[in-house]
Amino acid sequence: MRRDIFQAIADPTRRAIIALIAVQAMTPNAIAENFNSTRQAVSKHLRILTECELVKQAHNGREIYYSLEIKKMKEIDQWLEQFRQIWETRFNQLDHVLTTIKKRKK
Amino acid sequence: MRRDIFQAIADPTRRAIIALIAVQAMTPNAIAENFNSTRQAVSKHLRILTECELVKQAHNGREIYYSLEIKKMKEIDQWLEQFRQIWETRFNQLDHVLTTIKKRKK
DNA sequence: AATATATGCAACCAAATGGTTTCTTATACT
DNA sequence: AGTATAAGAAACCATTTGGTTGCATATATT
Repeated sequence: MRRDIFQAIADPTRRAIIALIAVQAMTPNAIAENFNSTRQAVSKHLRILTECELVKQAHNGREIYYSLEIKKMKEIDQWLEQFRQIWETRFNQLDHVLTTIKKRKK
Repeated sequence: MRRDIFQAIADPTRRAIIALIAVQAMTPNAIAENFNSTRQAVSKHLRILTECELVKQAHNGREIYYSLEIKKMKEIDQWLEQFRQIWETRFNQLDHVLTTIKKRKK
């Protein structure tokens, strides 16, 4: 049961849910209306998203509004940071590194 | 067999592989030395990464150097773009939206 | 009080995942 | 030519995943 953000966003339905509630908090029923699967399936996705804290709940009577925990989304952004350095500064230099290795071996 | 970037980066070992070859192109054997699992396991990860074009190969004799396809990594960055707008401009407004809904229902 | 609605939880199931072991192929070394 | 090494492919296996159906619980509505 590895429950981290990366595993959470791996599923396309979950990414769609995230995109939905990013705009505005929604109840499980309202979210489920946007998909072909059952409410329970969506509920399970919400549970996974909640477990990794990508989503927060707000109870209102018998309804539960789910909304995105934007802070957590930033963690993906932070992970990308290390590669951003590469694609901004080095660009095609990876090929150079490769060429260097090849020459050294010959 | 959904083979997209998000599913590819879901696995921690694959993220580690990505981080490794981002710095410099490496052969499967060299990569496998950094992990506890067998070379074949790493090889399977490389296949998945190759299938979703996150990684490219460079053959050199019997060796195959794997390196990161930085362009593909940008796709994750692009997906984050929609949320970046939210966390930069709106910030705590999601809670406001929620409150609004609550009030409207009461 | 009785019924309807919103939600979560548990049991179950087929398919996918991550790993292993074994085998084959191709290139390098002696 | 014969052996060693690099790597991929296939078969197999336990576990996880995403989904379903059915049931329980709590809050609204009448």
